[in-house]
Amino acid sequence: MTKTTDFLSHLNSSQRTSVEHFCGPLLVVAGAGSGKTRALTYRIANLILKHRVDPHNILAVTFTNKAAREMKDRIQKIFAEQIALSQYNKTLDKLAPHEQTRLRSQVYKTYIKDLWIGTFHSLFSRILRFDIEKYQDEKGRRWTKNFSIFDESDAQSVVKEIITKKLQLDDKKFEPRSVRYTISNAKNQGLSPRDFEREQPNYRGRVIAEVYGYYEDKLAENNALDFDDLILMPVKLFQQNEQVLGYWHQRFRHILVDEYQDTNRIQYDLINLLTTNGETRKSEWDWRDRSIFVVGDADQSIYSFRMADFTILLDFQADFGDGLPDEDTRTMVKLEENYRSRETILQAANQLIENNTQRIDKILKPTRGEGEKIYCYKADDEIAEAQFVINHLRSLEQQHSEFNWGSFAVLYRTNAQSRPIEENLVRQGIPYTIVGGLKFYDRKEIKDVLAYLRAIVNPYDTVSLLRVINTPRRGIGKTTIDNLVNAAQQLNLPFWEILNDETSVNTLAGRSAKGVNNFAQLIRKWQEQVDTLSPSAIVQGVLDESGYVKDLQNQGTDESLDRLQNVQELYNAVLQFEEENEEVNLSNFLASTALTSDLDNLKEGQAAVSLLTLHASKGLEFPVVFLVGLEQGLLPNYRSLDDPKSLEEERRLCYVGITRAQEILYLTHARERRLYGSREPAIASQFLAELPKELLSFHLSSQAKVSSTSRSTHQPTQKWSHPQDNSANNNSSAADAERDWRVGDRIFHKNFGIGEVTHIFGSGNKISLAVRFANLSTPKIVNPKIDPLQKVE
DNA sequence: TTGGTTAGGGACGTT
DNA sequence: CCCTAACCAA
Repeated sequence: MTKTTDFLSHLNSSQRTSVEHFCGPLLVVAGAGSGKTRALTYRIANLILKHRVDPHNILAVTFTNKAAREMKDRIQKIFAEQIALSQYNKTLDKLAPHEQTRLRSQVYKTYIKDLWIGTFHSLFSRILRFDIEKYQDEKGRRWTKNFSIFDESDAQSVVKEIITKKLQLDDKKFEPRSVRYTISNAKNQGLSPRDFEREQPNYRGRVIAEVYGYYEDKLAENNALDFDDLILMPVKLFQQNEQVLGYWHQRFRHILVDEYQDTNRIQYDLINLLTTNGETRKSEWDWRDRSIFVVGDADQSIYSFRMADFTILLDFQADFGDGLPDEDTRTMVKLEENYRSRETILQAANQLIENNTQRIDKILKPTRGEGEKIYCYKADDEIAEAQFVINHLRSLEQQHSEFNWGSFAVLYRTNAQSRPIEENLVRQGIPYTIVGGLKFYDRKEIKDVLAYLRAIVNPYDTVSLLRVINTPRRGIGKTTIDNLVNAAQQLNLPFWEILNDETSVNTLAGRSAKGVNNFAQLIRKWQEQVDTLSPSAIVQGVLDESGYVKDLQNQGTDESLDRLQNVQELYNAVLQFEEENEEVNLSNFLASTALTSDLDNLKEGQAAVSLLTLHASKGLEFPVVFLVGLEQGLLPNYRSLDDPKSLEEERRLCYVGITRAQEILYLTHARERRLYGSREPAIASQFLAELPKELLSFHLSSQAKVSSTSRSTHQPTQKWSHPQDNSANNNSSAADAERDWRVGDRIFHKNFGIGEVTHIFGSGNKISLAVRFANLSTPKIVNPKIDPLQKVE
């Protein structure tokens, strides 16, 4: 590229200031709709084009994977435009289609591929794939790069098992969800189980501390990390190993963080370490060829339940800044011009958020003309509310050619509120996508298949092995599994090592031994294929050979058909993953499934009404927004009513919802709402009263002209080849009855040689022995009644 | 060991 | 009203 045309002319002056900032720290306070994504993407392009920064040296943190994808697309487009202009003297769209494609792929290879853009979780899990084997925790535990990522439900089952099985406590008194939440908070404050325990004045706290300790043990045993670890562990690794930190510090010279108001303390530590190389003396910082650039809006901070802390944003200048007085500061830029919403909508938003005390003074300045009033509607109940919404979006869709179904979004505080809306949309045959709620990767059948894959990649992942050992049914029952698990526990061996040993299985599993051995053999076979076959081929193999698909086919119910479709969709997801990614392997695919949210799949231009929570709506925009359920107890949520701080967060949430709307905004609430089946009276949200009356227009009825539309259904089909059965099993037996056995006895086994008894399980007829043989690395469990062995003196 | 039935508890938000 | 977990029958 020889010359760069002035692509910065697309920016307003504050955007331009932030984009042209080169080295050192900069905070961009970016109001809703003020073009912050534009600032971020142009900045990255500018760093590369003007300052000749190697893409390899840039790290950009986004809030969702979708935002990351979009950012890459937009940067790619900027480059393609530039090259088109400088090489062909034409704009990109004037080039022949194949030239455009060629140009785009060239841009991808030279610039985009090497950019690290993603969420905290995906970026740092990637770093851990490189360096986790250099890490050792305070108890000396280690992980391999094949670690599993436990999602929230995995984590909760681990917690539950510890509460009920290990500590024999009532899981009604210690609800796994709430205990896991407390543990997560502790981790996000960087507290170890011991740190946390010290802070606990009461019994409950000490129990949770104990659970926390066992929980960490369990993760380590499984070679697994939870979501919190993906951030926390890099911090500890960087603190522990200065070479590792030094490498990544050198590597990422230009760091950008979007949605900075929603970072938490640990994420801040991580950014701080990378930026400063762990140097605490500001005077030693060297900002030549280095920058930290964060974008955020304290008024849109809505993740405090996840320990996000917007004072981190407020402190940015103090943390990284140049210490100049505010007027002369070179470390903050405000973007206040709003390009998204009509003036009426912005006025309402501004007025609402003024009621908050904790904020940076900032106002959204309109650029798009006044627009319609904000429509308010009080419905009789949630059904009537849904009817109102659907009637109005229908008539809008019919009357305005510029709207299609994708122009509409229905936003709500809780996922449960989607139901009546959804039912109504289905009845009317209006296409819709629902974001969140029951996630694709949370479905039982998907988790089952993923558990196979996880177990293949990481056989220490006992949670996954146990999930699928008898799924589909292989006649392996609870007793058998208990036997195997107990043996592993007693011998302090990974479950897989017992499972993987035919002799031990034959001893412990009795009649089910054949099934267990077949299962282990399947896993082994797939493990061998991991390095040679593509992920999709492995998945295909798993689906066929595990019998999972066949089992679903045999059931032949509506539900199983549905599941079959989902499994097919998973297979498609692998194929898509293979197409879209550079480093294609099973492990990376699994990481992507664990870290991909529903939101990431929300496609624009897809002609469907979007249903989503206020939280999920952050960063999105829609021509028409329906914000429903504006009631005391719902928004603001009842749990925040007596706490001023959380009430302010609810107000921010409402603010986020309002500022999603470009043209038209509806606010609705119901007089009465169904909760658990019983009807409860509801009163209008206090936030409604905080909006200026002159901007509102009150609807009295839900009627809007309606005509009939067609219904849409979907019917993908799939075919699976038949699973093949492989069995290889034989049992030699020789009775050599001995009276009694003791730990420490030395024995001779015809196949394995000399060994020593380390454990005894059961007694009488059911006795079995764990034996450590001299020339085998792992102990075996043998049955003295069957196996060819004898005591030696 | 499996599959079906029932009772009881429950939903704020998400990587 | 819906889902899960626990229990019971075969």
